[in-house]
Amino acid sequence: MAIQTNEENYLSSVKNALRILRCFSMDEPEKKISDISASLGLNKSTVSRTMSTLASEGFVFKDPESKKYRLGLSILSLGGIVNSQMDIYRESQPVLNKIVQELGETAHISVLDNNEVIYLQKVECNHPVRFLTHVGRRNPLYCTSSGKVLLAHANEEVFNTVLQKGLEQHTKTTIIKPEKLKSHLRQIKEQGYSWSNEEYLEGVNSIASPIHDYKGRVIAALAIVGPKQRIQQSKIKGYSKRVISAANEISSRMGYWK
Amino acid sequence: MAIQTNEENYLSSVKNALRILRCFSMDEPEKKISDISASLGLNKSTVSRTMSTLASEGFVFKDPESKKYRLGLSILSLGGIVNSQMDIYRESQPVLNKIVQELGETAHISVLDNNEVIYLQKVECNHPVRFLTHVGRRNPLYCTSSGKVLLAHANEEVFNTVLQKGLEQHTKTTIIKPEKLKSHLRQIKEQGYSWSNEEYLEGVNSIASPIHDYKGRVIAALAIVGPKQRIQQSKIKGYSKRVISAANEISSRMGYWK
DNA sequence: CACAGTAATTGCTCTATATGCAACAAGGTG
DNA sequence: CACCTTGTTGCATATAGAGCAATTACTGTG
Repeated sequence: MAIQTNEENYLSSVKNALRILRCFSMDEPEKKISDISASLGLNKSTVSRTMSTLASEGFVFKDPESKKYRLGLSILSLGGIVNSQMDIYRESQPVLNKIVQELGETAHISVLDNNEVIYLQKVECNHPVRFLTHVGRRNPLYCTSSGKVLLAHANEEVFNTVLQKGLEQHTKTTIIKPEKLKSHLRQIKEQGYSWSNEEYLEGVNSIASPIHDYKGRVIAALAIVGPKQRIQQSKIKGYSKRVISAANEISSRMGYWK
Repeated sequence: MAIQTNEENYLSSVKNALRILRCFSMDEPEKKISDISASLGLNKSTVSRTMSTLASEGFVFKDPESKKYRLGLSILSLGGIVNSQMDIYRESQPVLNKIVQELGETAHISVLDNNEVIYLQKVECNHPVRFLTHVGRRNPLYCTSSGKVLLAHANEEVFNTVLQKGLEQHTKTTIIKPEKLKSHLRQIKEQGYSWSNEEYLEGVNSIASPIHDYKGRVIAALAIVGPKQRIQQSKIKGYSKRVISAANEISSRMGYWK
């Protein structure tokens, strides 16, 4: 039984379980039964029973210290499968390693999913400033370098959806005028790379370039991220060349003939 | 209703969903409804409806090409959260990068879970021979270098469980005699590293060393893996020193004072 | 181009089962 | 030691999930 019933013909208890899993986040990685119950509007006992089922399959576990639940290692296992299934993943690792070594900045690969960028893979540099992104993280399309590259090459529909959801002014430099964004994207498409000038997070710059598959479609983006002190305006030109060539290398490994 | 009913008071439809997710593997990353139905002994319609629920939350998706289901990006997102929650993950990345660069071999971090080794993190080398392990993969404890290190430092109970489940002869060199394994583990504990001499996979050698937390407990292992041609007996000594020092570095980052 | 043949989806029925409530147990805290 | 918060469990009920079978959607082949 349920009050939050059939929006579709989905299995409600399964849907509950999945919503429970998804309510864990980077900011709230551990939760109590009652937290979840409150935040999802589910009965405590429902959550309790769902959690024990999830725990029985290793999808969550109770941290013995904090006595709260955390996501379990079964998810990690599945995540590994997801990754290894993506061709880009396989092909990009050595290229990422190389560029990180050369430029000394963190690099990652991302794709477009559900009108957001999602980071598939990341190779960190050894600098202390890190952890701005993580594998699986989702960011907006219109104010990150990866996002803008992907958006620039996506179809009109995606662009419209993004506008519809609204452009939020994350920082002073975030582009929130649709016309301006449109022409900016056109430029990105022409020049073959994009850079984010603290458009999403203060003090964080990034440069991205598209990765093509064998059919020439843009399927992913390679980006480097770092503090604005290191990725300065004056260095954009040089860095972008390197980012483009790395992205091209992956593209050609993916069977793309320019 | 269900024939595969209440072994406990778990939610059966949720359990089904999780079993469905877990039936995807590295070897079988995409599946049809009927495959799953057959392999799990669930009714086709049950699987169908469960799958659409899973799809609605992004846990699976239908590959437009093959028309089969694959694990979805929601799982990747959750996987990222799992990782970032583990202190080891954070601390080990730069150390792994360094050792991979130096030795030119793939390195990874693993922990003990449910009487198996599970690989948390991996930095690949640029050699063509790769993909023997992947993040989230589970391997036996008694015949991998990481596994043996973890087993050597685990409590008696784990050891007994492993024996109970049986030691399988994966290769010619797999140690399957309990007494021999026991003394071998004791030696590993003394010398501070272990090496697997093709004990799990033909042609694959590895060297591992334990990582300690701030309380001195062994919580993980660092290992390098590679083909036997490169990780030869004669090099074990030198390599193991490097593996030990890298593992120690992570340990000290974790707050361990030797 | 139609016709097997396989696979997935959906309507329907019925009973098992997931849910909410409330009582209970288990810690934690003042 | 009593009080509060939090998680688990028994129970009754309504409901949602399972199975079956028919339908629809695809694939490939003669």
